[in-house]
Amino acid sequence: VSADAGKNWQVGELARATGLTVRTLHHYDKLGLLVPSQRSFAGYRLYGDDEVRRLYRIVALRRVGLSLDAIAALLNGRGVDLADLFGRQLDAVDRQITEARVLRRRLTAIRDGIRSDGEPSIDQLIDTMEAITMYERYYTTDQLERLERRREDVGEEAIAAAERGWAEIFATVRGEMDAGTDPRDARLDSCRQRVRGLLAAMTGGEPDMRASMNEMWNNEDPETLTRGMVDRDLRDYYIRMFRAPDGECDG
Amino acid sequence: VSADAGKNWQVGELARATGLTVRTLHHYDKLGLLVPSQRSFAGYRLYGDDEVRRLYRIVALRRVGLSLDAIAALLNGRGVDLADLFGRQLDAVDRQITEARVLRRRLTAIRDGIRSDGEPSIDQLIDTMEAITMYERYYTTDQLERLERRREDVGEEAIAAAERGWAEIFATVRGEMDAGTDPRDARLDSCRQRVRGLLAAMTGGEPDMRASMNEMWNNEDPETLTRGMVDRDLRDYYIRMFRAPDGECDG
DNA sequence: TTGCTCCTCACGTCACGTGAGGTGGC
DNA sequence: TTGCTCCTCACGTCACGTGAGGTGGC
Repeated sequence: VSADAGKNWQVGELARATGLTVRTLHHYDKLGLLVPSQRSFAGYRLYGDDEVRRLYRIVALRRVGLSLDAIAALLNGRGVDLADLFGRQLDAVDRQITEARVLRRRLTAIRDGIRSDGEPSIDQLIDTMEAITMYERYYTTDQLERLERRREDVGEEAIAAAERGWAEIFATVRGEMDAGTDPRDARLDSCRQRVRGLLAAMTGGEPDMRASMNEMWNNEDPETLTRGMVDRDLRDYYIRMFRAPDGECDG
Repeated sequence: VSADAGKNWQVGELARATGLTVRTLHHYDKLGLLVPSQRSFAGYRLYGDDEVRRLYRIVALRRVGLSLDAIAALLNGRGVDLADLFGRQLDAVDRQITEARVLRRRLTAIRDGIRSDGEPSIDQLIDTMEAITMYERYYTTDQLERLERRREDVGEEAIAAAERGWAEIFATVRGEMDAGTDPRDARLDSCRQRVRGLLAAMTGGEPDMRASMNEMWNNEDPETLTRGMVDRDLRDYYIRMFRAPDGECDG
């Protein structure tokens, strides 16, 4: 480039040299962002060294996501506060990342939902999305990401095994409930043990996760939560299984 | 909502109920995505229960970033492969996140550059951006993120101290070079020690980082790298400081 | 008659991509 | 004359926002 000092560049040459398209250079010309200093007799754009340098700056500034407007303001020397400009740009990118991560989490949840259904349908998809919305009411974004990571670490097998575990537990509990067993009866001790184990595996023993999960479990319709496996009677019985005689709850 | 079964909704009502704008509903109507089943005598759009349900689905699917086109294809029951659709959507979001993180890293580097300059100017900004481009040639994205995190953990003070450290070292080395000292001389042992300490602090002792740094140091113009502090003579002398007599280099 | 809700255009956004139709030789 | 480079419109993108100007009573 410096060897060609003094040369005039045609659009095509300049486009090839910078990896831009001719159309892009036309666009910058029309915007007034990069106007060639000369035209040939036939009207061809001729760019001088100054414009080439300016173009390299434009390209550099584009690489941090600045708008052409902002770039023009910077290069035209209007008093732009650099710290302020880049600070706001950084904030904007941070917001983008946050938003994209929310989308990503929802999408992985859907993917997992599609996988676990035999024949995925739109109705099931909508159910999954409603479940996602519900989870987002009780868990923070951070907690949801931790849940997702845990699912990935644990693997599909273990998740399926855990679901079978819950099914077994609720079947047993329902049997005892129907038989009229007192929910605090020692016969349910082994169930309580298994529940504690599964919960620990799901929440990683983190108390804030436990709290969010309990909130959801207490407020939402259990049939929705468990795909019909647990009704309100069973849910209430289950809660009493973990309630100490003084009314405390440690489930 | 279910209490209002059978009701016809005007756009305004529906907009308020869903948090959308009237314009959005007009837009969906024009696209054919959500067409009200009736019009009043005066031409008012009247939405029935089916359309309301459809709208809730549209809103749900929008929440994972699907285009209105994709949503229409899904809801109109054209045979869309759900796993494929959401797989591609996930890939797209992943690419977005990756790209945004690259931008973010560049922006933090610029922010740090602006902070360390007394009066930031556009020229200094462009210098910083060129430095960023140079680093991106030698380090992987992952390495650059690790460098950035290290900078954050270490703090501005320590970075400034490290820079002063390098300045002192190079001043000393230049003195010995000018005095004709052999680069392997034991007088330079304390310098070598300090260099090893600073390098360990910068790279965290990770060998891949060391390799990338050496590549850059060996190939790029040292004056650019050190803002004029080190010229080629001094760089070569410095390299010989760490080269064993058999030609190996452990710097 | 006055509000209020609704209606249909239609331009603008952001940074170009993609032709169409034509001239001229940096 | 044939290519090749260049030129100037001008529409399209994506999901609406924002008026303008007007009618009608879900």
